[in-house]
Amino acid sequence: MELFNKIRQTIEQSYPDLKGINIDFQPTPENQTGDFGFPCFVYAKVLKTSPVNIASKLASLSYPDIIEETKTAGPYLNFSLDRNVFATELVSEILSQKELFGSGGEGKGKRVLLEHTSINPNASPHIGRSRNGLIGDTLARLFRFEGYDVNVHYYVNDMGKQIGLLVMQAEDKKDLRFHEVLDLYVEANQRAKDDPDFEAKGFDLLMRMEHGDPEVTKAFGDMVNICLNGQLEVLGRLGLTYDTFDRESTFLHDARMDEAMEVFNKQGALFTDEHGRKVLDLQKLGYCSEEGRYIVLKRANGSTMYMYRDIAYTLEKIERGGDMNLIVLGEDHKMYFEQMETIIRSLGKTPPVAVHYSYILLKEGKMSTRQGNVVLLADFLDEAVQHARAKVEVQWPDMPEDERGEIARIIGIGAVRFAILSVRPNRNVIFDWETALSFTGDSGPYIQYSCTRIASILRKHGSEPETLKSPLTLTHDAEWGLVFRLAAVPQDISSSLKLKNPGILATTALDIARRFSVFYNECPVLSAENEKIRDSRIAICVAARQALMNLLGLLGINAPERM
RNA sequence: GCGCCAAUAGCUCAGUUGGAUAGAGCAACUGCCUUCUAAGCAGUAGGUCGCAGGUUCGAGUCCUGCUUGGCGCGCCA
Repeated sequence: MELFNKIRQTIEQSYPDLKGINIDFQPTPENQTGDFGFPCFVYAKVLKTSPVNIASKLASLSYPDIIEETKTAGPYLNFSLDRNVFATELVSEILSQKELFGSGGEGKGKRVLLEHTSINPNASPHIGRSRNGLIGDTLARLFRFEGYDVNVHYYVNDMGKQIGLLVMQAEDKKDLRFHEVLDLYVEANQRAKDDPDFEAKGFDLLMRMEHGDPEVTKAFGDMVNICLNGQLEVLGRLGLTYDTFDRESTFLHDARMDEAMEVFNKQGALFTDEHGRKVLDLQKLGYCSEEGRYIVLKRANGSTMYMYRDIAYTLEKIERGGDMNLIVLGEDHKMYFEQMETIIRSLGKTPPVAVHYSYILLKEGKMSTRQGNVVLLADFLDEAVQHARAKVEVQWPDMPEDERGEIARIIGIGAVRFAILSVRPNRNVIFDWETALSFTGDSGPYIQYSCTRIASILRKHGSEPETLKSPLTLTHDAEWGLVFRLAAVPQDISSSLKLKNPGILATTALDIARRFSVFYNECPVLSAENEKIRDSRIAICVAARQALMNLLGLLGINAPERM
């Protein structure tokens, strides 16, 4: 904030020794006077005097006009703002910046390549798989919001053992449908476990695919298309979109890998083991840990392992260039990615930056496809939308069916996205139906509801201001509580991007929605005591809605006009 | 066994570089709809921030050890 910089300048002019020391501005607690302040402990260290002494000295400096009063509370220095001036400046800023409010524009002219989701084409995705896509999608929205040119990549694992097994299991099926694949997948895995011949046949199929057998290639391709299209449809319902699809099979025979294998060889890192496999000793490439030291790149039959193709793909992504190369991966891929980093560095390149996230767990324990205790994303979405529909029907009995359906869809999707995104990526999400389908309290619908209430006020008012015609007049703490919170939004968005934590957006949006609710209950807008106060409140409503819409947009959540 | 991540109210989670009395929601209890949508608001109750040490003027936040949970550890992807 400009204001904070001005305060810093004022202090540094009188005390040059304090230059470059970061001040921790924070809102003052309820029992103290003032709007915000900071502790003087760090200054005390530099100036070698007590923080209480410094606070009182700094209090007597002359600050910008917008600061009405300074007051010390022991080692803390607090500032009181001219609330009307502050609110007028902030709200008019929001009204003019509109959908860009909150953006620092730091990414202008920069390119980002972001890979996310990239699930195996097999069955309908369960909710655990969606966390990758949701985090990735939100990061993509964040980067775009900050001005970056973002290209979202999806790596289609269109080959590998699991496709081979699926192809065999589906051999005598005609017109296979996507929803049937889950059962086939479970069956195929069970059969491979029980019958080594079946599994061996799978690897054989894989090898023929690698050697370009047209029949096998077609069978793989057909199966992958059924799965991929089915998965993308479900992911699309959640609002996930991709710019570029890269197919693993196109990295089978890659000139870059011939070069890479030569580099590994020269560094003495590549050897053939007693089974005839091509193995990479990562320790020779600078990998420190003993676990994960060896990695098989090629099977004895000459077919390649996943890592082999992924190295080629990663090199491809690096060659495409950009100022940032990101990938969202589950915590199960942490070691794998460390290995990848070592390999890419040994080839003289900079590896992508990985964003890891933890698993979604069920209250009863882990999800397991085999044991059948999975929550499919499609089911979760159906359930959430259904739940929302029931509420909309009660609320709007006379509304046309398709409009109600659309509102229910927006609310259901919003609830799902919010529930998963609001948890810090490095923590497990504990999923239970009751909490996930709760549309009260800390939830997506609660935020949407605030937007709806604002929309309703503005609808009844008949118009909404494009710009401020006159300065705001605040008469109530609830107005100020809301307005002052809006001022921190740009900082919150920037933190969310820097820490690659979408949860900060969720917390910010909730906080604003809560403050709006307080304001809504305590400050009548349309029936305010006079026109001046009414216009101020209208402006605050417009600004609050803008901030909420921008935050929801980053979270990939829409807000209906009514709900 | 080894490595990485986590542990905050009965439950689900915030707590962004260490700072003022640790915050929400759900569940429980009490109020508030002839007044802009009650998917809401106000209030009560609920905490040795896993345990034990340490660093610091100050620790939920940093360090060490332990406990519990998640994830991983060579022909799966």
